[in-house]
Amino acid sequence: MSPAPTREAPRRLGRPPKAEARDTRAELLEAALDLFARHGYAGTSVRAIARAVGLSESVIYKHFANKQKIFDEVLYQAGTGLLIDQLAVIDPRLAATDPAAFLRTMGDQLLAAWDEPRARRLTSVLARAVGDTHARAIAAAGQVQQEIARLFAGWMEAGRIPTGRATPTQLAWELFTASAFVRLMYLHAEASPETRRAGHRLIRTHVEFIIATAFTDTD
Amino acid sequence: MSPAPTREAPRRLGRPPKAEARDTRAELLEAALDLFARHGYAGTSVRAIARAVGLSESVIYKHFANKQKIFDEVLYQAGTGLLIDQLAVIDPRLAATDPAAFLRTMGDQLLAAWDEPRARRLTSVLARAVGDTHARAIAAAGQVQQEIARLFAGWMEAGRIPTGRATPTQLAWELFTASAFVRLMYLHAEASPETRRAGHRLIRTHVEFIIATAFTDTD
DNA sequence: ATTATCTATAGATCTATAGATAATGC
DNA sequence: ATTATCTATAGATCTATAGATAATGC
Repeated sequence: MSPAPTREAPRRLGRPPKAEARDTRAELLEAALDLFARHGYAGTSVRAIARAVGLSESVIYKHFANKQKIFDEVLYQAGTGLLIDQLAVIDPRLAATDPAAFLRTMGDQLLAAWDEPRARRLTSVLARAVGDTHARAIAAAGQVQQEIARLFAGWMEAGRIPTGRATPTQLAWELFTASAFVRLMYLHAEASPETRRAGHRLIRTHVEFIIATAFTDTD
Repeated sequence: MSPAPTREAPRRLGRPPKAEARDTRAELLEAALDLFARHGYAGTSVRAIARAVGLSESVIYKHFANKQKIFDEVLYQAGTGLLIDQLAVIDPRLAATDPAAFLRTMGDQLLAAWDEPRARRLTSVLARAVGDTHARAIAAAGQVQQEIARLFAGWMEAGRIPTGRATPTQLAWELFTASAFVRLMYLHAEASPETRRAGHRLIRTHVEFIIATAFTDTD
């Protein structure tokens, strides 16, 4: 439940002995992620972050130049990676033998990844930062869509999908965009279990819709 | 550009004469909308709102019980209305005679409404409030989708759309969700003209995709 | 008398720094 | 000597209230 293992409150003076050493920097970042997700940048004080890991405020400035630098690092984690890796994990042979199954698996993998508590906190941070960050978020999304578009293009070349219906780019965009919206609205840090279940249902149904749309005339 | 007609800075003591009277409450709300959109709730101070309309801070508390009440009112404006009204404006005869044209017109109307500077500020406020507000936003979206689903259902009954492809509910969801995502990412308060143009293009293409998907086998 | 503004201010909180303290690693 | 923590504090800023001032509307 708690973002970082909350330490005991006041500690004695001086550098702590080795036996008590922890990765303070990482703990601060985890606590910051949790608080930024819940209260946004301005709503999270340096004080609150320090308190969450049971340290005094001043220690923050040993690890980060200032508050903004903490946020930058949290946001960096939220903005990139995560998704492309997810694509690489799925058995590529499936893409050749059974495109529909591949898409379903991809949807399930995304759901699983996005539904992790940590991923949901990142989602909240991203959502709150829309505006400041849209450029970065859109760029990251574009990469993912290109990957998916390549898949559709491959299936079209192999004659597994009719070419007339929609371009590979369009299909990839349709698949991705609705999923991303569900992520923002249903899979954020504070989403209730029912909300999250609703999100899962929506993404699964959406993937089926795209499959039906793209593959009609073929199967 | 400026959210409210910025008044001259320090004014003389006492109640202003009638000739100088303005709708201070409304001006405060407009300034608050602008600032909340750009900096979020915690990032916007009562002081900043008052300064934006050229009044002293204490006057705020004559018009609102506290800061939260200002935000509540701004959010209330952002959360409801706007969309359903938009649907009612389009010539209903078009829905019967030319469903595809109706959908295109609806898309254009939404774009026009969402692209207004004030609507874009509301979008930013909504986006930042995701989490706090998702329940309200999702409920409002559900209403709109029901309206659209009714349209698709009508067209199916009239034999203008094949029934096998997707349920009216699903089609409405697909049409709406991707549009809403574009709104959040491309049509917010700080979006550049190029970003907004990209958003327009995406929504138009998306509407065509839905039309092609839903109407295939008919035309 | 009521209303809409102002000035002044209390009290809380926030970011960041200075300087002390004690363990580590050379 | 360096590192990781602490206490104490400066200075800014924030929300909200108290009380003065002057116009309005009865």
